[in-house]
Amino acid sequence: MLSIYNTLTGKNEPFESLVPKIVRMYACGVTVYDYCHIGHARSALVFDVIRRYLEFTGYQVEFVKNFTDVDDKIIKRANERGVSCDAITAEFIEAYYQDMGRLGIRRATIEPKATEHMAEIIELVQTLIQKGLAYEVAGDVYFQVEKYQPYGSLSKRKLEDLQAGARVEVDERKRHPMDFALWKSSKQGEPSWESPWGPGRPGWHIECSAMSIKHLGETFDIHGGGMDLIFPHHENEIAQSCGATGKEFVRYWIHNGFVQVNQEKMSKSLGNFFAIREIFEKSRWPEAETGEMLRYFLLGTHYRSPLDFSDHSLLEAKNALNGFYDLFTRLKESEDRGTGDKELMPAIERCKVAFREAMDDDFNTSVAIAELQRLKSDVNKLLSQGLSTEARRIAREEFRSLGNCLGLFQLDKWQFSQVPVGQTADLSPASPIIMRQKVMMIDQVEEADTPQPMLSAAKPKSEFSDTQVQLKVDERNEARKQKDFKKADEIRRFLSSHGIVIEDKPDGTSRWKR
RNA sequence: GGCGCCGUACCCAAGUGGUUAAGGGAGCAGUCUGCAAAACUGCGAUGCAGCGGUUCGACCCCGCUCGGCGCCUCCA
Repeated sequence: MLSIYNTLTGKNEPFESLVPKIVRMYACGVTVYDYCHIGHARSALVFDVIRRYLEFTGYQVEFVKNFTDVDDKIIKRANERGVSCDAITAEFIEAYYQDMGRLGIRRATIEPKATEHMAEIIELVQTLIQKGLAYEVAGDVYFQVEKYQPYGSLSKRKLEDLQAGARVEVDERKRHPMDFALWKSSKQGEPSWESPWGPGRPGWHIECSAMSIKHLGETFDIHGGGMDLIFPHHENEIAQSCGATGKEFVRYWIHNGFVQVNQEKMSKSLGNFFAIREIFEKSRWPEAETGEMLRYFLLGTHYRSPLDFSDHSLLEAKNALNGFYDLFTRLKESEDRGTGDKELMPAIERCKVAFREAMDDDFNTSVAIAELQRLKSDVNKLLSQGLSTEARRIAREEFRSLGNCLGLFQLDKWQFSQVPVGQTADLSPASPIIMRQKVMMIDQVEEADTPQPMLSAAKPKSEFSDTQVQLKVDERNEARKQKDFKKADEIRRFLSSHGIVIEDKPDGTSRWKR
């Protein structure tokens, strides 16, 4: 039985969907005005995994993830560049798909945009005004927090406490300092839509209420996002939605922890973030492998805990994955004793049960991965006893199937280097995966940071083609056959210096990897 | 000022009021190997920031202290 930690109640609760066999979930997406960083990746990944696991356990999942495509930051960016807001949002939605695609994050069932839901938004605002929960001031509409009694229940805050800590100057036109905008009248040159209050655009929070209600209904199962959205975003969503419908809005609120750098939250304002694309571009490994390394790293920690991003953690993820893919490689090789066969299924069963138990416990991916490690170890032992072709196929399939919940183990071949065909090898120095401590987004001014190579321990990238390597390997095995071990070792050393590792098999042939 | 989180071995990281405190990475030793690599085996916290308290018993509950962080403003 799946249980989920609910931010609203602060407790683990058994999960029961509103409609049997169907889960309706909504995740707050991104404001599309810049490239995504790993923090965005974590959030997207957490909900991707939740969705995958729910499907794995037999639910049909209706998953909505929005794009915020009308916003101050978008307008600002468009003005800076002298282009339309549409051009900005189109560019960064495209970039979003590219970045998230490289991480193996599946698209949601529905990915609505705020600009395409103006009618629903306006209608919702009207309802709130009619119900006396919102008021208009000169073309702006505000939600009146004092009129919504449970306000603060998600973030566990009292209105008085919020006021006391308010760091922002108060708009005198508001009836209460914490009242927030549902509709903003537009200034010159800003995108605007006709409304009963004149031309304007929606406030940030209202779009999610409008879109989630439209696509998932007035009450749905799961809603989530990063922890920083708890207040004010989700608090306000609850006020708007429950205020308008009079019904329960969301049954389980899920919030993921932050990605940090050097123990600090990674954020735009601190300038200490890593853009997803920069990591891919600077990675010495191929895209698919890099994506899997990132996933493994991000899922190695429970989703509600903070986790520190560094080259070192990425390298650890890679080393851990090596173990799995080394096994998968051996599972593909022929060798047909079936001595260990009868013990395989019990081992797999044990793993399946433990894996589900872990995931059922508030999506404990960390433990789930540990269980896969245990199975890896079990299968390794059985393999040395001998597994039949069929048994090896079953074992590989099991890793693929359980791994699919986490988006891991789907690659056929795990390799560490791209192979530019026809290039000659030279001993170019290792290029670090991440060149700079800080990655500048396009709106950041370059700072004179000392470049800090972060992956110095990695091996140099190989520049041989597969065929070139195979020729060398064949040559070495010929030498071994002749007992010319001096030559054989020379070849091994040569390839090793180019990041290629040879593993001799008992039958006199060798496998190699980069 | 208000609300809240975290501190587990060299590193990452689970976890439970009471069997030997998961798992991974790195390291060391051994088996295997022509040599390696991989795999396998063994080694590694008598202790879970510190100090008190509750309890028959706490790393897990409570309090205090130290250290780190987050939200209260756009933020995944």
